[in-house]
Amino acid sequence: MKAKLTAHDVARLAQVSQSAVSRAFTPGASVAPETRERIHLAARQLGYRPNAIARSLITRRSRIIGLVMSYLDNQFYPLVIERLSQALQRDGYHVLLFISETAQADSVLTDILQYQVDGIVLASTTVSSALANDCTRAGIPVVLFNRVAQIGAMGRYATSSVTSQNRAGGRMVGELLLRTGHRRIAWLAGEENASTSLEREAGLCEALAAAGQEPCARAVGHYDFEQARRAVLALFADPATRPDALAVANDHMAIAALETLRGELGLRVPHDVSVVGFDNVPQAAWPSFNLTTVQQDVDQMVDATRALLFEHIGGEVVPRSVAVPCTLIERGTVRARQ
Amino acid sequence: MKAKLTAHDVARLAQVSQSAVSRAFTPGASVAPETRERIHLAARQLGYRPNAIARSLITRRSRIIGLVMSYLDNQFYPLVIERLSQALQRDGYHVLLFISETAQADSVLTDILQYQVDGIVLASTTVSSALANDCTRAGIPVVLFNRVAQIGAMGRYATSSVTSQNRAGGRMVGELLLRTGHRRIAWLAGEENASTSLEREAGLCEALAAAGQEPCARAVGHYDFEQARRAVLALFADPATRPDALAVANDHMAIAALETLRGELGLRVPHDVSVVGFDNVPQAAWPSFNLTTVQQDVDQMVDATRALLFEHIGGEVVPRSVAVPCTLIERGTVRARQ
DNA sequence: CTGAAAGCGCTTACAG
DNA sequence: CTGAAAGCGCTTACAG
Repeated sequence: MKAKLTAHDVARLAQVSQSAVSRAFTPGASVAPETRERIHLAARQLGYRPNAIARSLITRRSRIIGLVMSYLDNQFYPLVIERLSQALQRDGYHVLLFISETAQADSVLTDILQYQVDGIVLASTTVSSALANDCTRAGIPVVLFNRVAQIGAMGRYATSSVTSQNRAGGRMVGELLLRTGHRRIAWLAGEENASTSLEREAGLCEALAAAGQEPCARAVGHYDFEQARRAVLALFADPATRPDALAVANDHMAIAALETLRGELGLRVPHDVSVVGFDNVPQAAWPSFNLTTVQQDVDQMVDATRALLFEHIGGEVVPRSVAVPCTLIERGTVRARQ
Repeated sequence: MKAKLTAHDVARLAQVSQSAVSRAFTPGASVAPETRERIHLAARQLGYRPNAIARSLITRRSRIIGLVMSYLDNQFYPLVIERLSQALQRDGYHVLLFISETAQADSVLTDILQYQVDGIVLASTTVSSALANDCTRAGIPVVLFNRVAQIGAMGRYATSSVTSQNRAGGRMVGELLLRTGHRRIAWLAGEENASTSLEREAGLCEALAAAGQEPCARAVGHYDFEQARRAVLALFADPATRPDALAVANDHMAIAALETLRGELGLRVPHDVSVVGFDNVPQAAWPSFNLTTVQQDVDQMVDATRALLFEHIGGEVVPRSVAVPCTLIERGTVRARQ
């Protein structure tokens, strides 16, 4: 392994000062065009590239964004990683990825802060709001993705967030199910205290209430395939009280529900039960599922996230929450009015 | 945003030198236990955390690993991201994620090198081998994940890699299909020049050759759902020459094949055609697919990757390739001998 | 437009 | 065990 090249080496070859080399690699710095050319030539000859670490130290900007996620089973999150990291790359930023189980939230925080990231995106339903508060307190911009800040009793640090209009989405689901004549609508929740799940449920209930109804049953699937399966089994255990529609907090669990309903309970979807998901992950469109769902607009959510991030990096301190519209995607898992 | 805290601030409060503060945060450095205690106390009071950027600059170790991926549609890759980043976190490393379309491979390289990553994992079938060579030449350790170095004519830089025993896996598929009495076996390839796809195909052909057979047809799906669909349509266009088994380069395309065969061609799997995939992604186990496939052992692959990475970071320069055993997972998409 | 110089926040020989 | 000092590789006023 050869010794590391520095700006000095280039300066020597190009017969300029080290400062000039630095300027030649700083967009907008004042260098004579021909000097810059000569320096770039020398750099290319040597294979020199500025050291981003040293630059970060002095500019106090790392151009790194920390992205915290918990689990990637749900295909919605790989999608987010993909779009967000590509967008951020175009902006000249990079993403440092942290996959954290709930437990290690604190060590994750310490890590992130040590790396002097310019901002953090928290796209993990399970990471505590305390984590977000700590970062805000440490002066580093945080934006919550696909969840909303808990307005806790003690630490009243609000945090910026971007979500879909989950309540409106939930309402769409309720209205669709009502419109198609369903009378016994059950709700399969994600996590009991996840804002996303809660909001969607609230929207559903709102729509039902407007028609003088309410969900006939409710279970919790913890955003997990296997736990969703068991929740469905419980919900449909008694044929006498069987729901005629199941609204699910996300597609990942909706697909688990579909599999369980058809494969284990021998029910036909949508003939015997209708199922609606939320997210519109790629698999929802696969013919085997053909899942009616509410689409979250990932690109718009990513754009909003970047905007918020840059706003805060630029010095804005008051948090802002943006909720992106979502769209009902009608496919084949809801029966038509009979 | 408050001014950044430094070791000096802590030193002042704890009444020691800045060097002592540094030592208190360096495992194994020589500090009196009570001094260390006092310093940690002061640090906690102030909310001080060492600046990893400054540390990296002087130690010339960033403890960052660059992870380069291309697309995450295939659920195998989110799995890899998850396992690899968690393992690396436990090792005290962090991952800087680069999602690159084929085209931008060069800009990715420049970016990565500027960030002084300690190593790079290239888990992207589409990134050119030239990229890997450039890194190796720049003196930064690279390990290829799920692919193997092209031994090019010009730049003869070999690169370390970890893969499954793809050829053996391909052979398992061939033997299974032969054993169950299939006579017209078609191959659906991934990318024409992807080592992974090529090796699996070679294994399949080897098994068939041992029985005096060869694949009856072949098509390319480019690891893409839609292109796999079209390839299947072409492969099964003529009922007279219809294959009785389809071996597919990965599960992602195998599921596309299943959907197309059943949904569009009205064929029953495995009654009319058998299908075998490769990877054992989570969806392969879903009841709707119940896909017979070859499992790649992600955990073992991740462990091998770490081992190789640390070996090279530690100074080892001769590249090494490790191939992890894979396992046939028999489920429901291959008909039993009739 | 260009160079000399200070400094970003650490680690690490070197003395004591 | 501890402190003073040099230095990691840059950026950026400040003069000229």
